[in-house]
Amino acid sequence: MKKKITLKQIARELDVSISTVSKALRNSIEISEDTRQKVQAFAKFYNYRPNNIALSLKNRKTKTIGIIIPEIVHHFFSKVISGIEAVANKRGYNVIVGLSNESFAKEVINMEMLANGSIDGFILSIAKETLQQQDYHHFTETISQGMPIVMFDRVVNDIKCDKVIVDDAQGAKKAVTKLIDNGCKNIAIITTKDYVSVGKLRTQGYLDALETHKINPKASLVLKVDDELLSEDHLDSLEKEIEHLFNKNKKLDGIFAVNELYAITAMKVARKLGLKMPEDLQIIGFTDGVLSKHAVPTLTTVSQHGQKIGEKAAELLINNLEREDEEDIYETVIIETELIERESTK
Amino acid sequence: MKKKITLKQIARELDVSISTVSKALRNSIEISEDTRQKVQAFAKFYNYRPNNIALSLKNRKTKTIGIIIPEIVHHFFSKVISGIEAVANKRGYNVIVGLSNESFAKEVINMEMLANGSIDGFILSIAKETLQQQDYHHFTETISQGMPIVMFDRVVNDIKCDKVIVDDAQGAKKAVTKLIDNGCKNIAIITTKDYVSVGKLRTQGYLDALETHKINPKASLVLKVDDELLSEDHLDSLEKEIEHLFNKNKKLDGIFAVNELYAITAMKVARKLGLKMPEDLQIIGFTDGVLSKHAVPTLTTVSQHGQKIGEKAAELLINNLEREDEEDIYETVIIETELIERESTK
DNA sequence: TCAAGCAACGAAAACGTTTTCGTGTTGACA
DNA sequence: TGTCAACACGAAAACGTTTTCGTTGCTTGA
Repeated sequence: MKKKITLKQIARELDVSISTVSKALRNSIEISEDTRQKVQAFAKFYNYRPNNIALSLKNRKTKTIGIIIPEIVHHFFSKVISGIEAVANKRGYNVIVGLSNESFAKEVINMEMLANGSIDGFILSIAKETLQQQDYHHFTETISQGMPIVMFDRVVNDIKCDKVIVDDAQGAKKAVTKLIDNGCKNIAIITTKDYVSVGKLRTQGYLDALETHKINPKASLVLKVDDELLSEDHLDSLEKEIEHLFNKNKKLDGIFAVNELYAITAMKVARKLGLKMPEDLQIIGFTDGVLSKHAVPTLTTVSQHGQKIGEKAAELLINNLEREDEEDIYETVIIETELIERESTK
Repeated sequence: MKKKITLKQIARELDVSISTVSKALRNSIEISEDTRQKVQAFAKFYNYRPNNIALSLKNRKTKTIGIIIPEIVHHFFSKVISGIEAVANKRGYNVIVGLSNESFAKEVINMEMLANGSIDGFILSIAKETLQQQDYHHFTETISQGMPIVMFDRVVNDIKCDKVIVDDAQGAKKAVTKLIDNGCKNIAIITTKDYVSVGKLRTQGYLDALETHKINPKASLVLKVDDELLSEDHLDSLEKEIEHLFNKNKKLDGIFAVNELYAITAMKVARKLGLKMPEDLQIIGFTDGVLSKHAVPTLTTVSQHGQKIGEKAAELLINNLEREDEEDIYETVIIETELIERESTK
C-alpha cells in the first residue's frame, strides 16, 4: 500500500526544498529547466496530487457547494441536484448533500455541520417544519458570517440571498385556463395547506384563472389536503378525501392537482367511480415526474424544469463566490413553467 | 458581517495563548477553573466552532464519505443515498456525491477529485461504460492508496473491497416461480444485455426457475434490450421491441421484467393489444419504485430495499474506517429481496 | 533555607500547501 | 579587480487546529 505522496517527501527524495518542488510543479520561471523536469518526472511517476484539504485551508475556500433539501427520494429534488452537480462540476466544484427530512432541527444541524469551513456556500430548499415555525435565524446567521445562500422552490422573501423559483401562480393559471378552454365547467383544485408557499401560490393561480373567466370559485371545489398525506403511508386517507370531493361535486369535470401524487390518486379514484378520462374528467398535475409520463392515461402536467432550476442556482452561487467586488446584489430568477399536454386532457 | 472567529482571535482578545484557549475549550485539567470559564463564555458568546478543514488536515481524516453513482434521478439510487446519509449522519459523517452519468471518464475524474484528501472512503455503484470496458484501475489504485471502497448493486468480484449486493438471481427466481405457481405456461423475460451484471444474474434466476420446474427455456421468450433504451427518449423503440415479443409468442401469459420501466412499458403494450391483467397476462417487475406502486394495475415487484442497501454500505465503510487494526477482511453482504404482490399477478 | 513538586500556562511542532522575501552563486562589464 | 544583475534556490510564514514538552512561580516538607 503506497500512501499518497506529499511535497515534503518529493523534496527529501530529490534533495531540494519544498518550495522548489512546489514552484517546479507550477512551472515557475524561478526554477531551472533541469530541476523542473526532474521534479515533474518524479511527481508524475509517483502520481502526485496536491492535497485538497491543505489547499482549502490555505486558500480559505473549499470549492465545494453544500446542498440541503427536505428529501432526496423525490423526482423534482433529484433533478435539481443533477442540475447543480452538472454546472458545479464543470466549474470545478464538488457537491455535498444534507437532508433535512422536512425537520427544522435536522436542517439547523446540517447547516451547522457544513458551515464550519466545509463548504463555500449553500443551495437549499426549506423544510416544511421550518416554514411552519417561521424560524429563519440559521439562514440569517450563516449569511451574516459571509457564507452566501441560494434558495430554490421553497423560499422566504425577507432573507438576503439569491432565489430561484418557478412561476407557480402563473403555471397554475395556465393549467386551469387550459381546462376552462377545454370546456370544463366545474374545476376542482387539490392543493396543500397554505403554509407551503408553493401550494398557496398555485391555489392563487387557480383562483386567478377562474376570475379571469368570470367563474365563481366554490369552496367545495377546493380541497386542501393535510400535507402529511403526501407520505406514501397515508395514501388511503388521501383517497378518501378525494372521493369525498367527488361525492360533494357530482358535476366535477376538471381537476387541477398541485403535485403528481394528488393527480395520480385522483385518477385512481375517478377510475374507480367509472369516470372516463379525458371524456368525463380532465386532469392536470404539477411537476413532470416519472409518474406523469407513465400513468394511464398519461398525465398532462405543468413541468417545473428541475434540472434548469438546479443549473441556475449553481450558476448564481458560483458567480457570487467568484465575484471580486463584494457587492450584495441579490437576484430572484424565475424559471418558466411549461404545460406538457398528454392524454389526461382533450 | 461578523466572520467566523478563530482560536487565535479569542486568544488575542483574552490575552492568553492559543494553546490555553484550545485546552480550556476541551476542558483540560491543565487550565484553572477561572480561565476555563472565561474562555468558554467568550467562545459561546461569539459562537465559536472549530474549523473543520483545519481539523481534517490535522487529523488526516475528513469525516466525509464520497458517493459515486451512475445517476441520481432514479428511485433506487436516491433510496440508497438516503440510507447512506442516515447512518453517516448518525455517526458524524457527511456525504458528498458525484455522478458518473454512466460514463467511464466521469467516474475516473470524479474519483480523482475526491480522492485527494476530500473524503475518507468511497461508496459506489459502477458505471455501465466501466463495466463494458472492464477497466478497473481507478478502483485498485484508490484502494492501494489506503482509501477503502464499498461497492453496491453493480460490483465486480476481483476488487478487494466490501460489497453490498442483492440476491438478484434468487429474487428473479422467486418472481418467476411465482408466475409458474400462478399457472403461467409461457413466461418471457425482458432483460438487459449481459454485461450489466445484475441483468445477467436476473436472467440466470429466470432460467433457474424454469429448470426447477422442468420447463424448457425458449430463446424467443428472452428479450435482451439494448440498455440505451432505458433512457426515456427511446421509449418508442422499446415499445416496438416488446410488441415484437408479443407477436412472436401468441400464447404469452407471463412476463418478468428486470426493471420497473420495462415492466410498465410491457403493461402499456399489453393494454394496447387488448390483454387483461392479471387475467390474460401476469407481470412482475424488479425494483420497488414509485411507478410500481401507482401503475394500473399496480405492479407486483421484487423489492431491493435500496434504503437498507445504503445503510449497510455506510456501516461497512465506517466500521472499516474506524477499525483500529488494519486487517483487510472484506465482506460481501447480501440484502434479501422481497416479492411484493400487487394487482398485476393473480 | 533549599530542593522538590505542583498548578497554570506558553512555545512550538505538526498536518500539506503556496508565496514572499531573502541569499548565495554566477557572469558580465567597467 | 570590484560591482551589479540575473539566476536558482531556500527559509519561513500563513491557513486553524491539537498536543507535547517545556517553563514559570509558588507551596510544601525537612
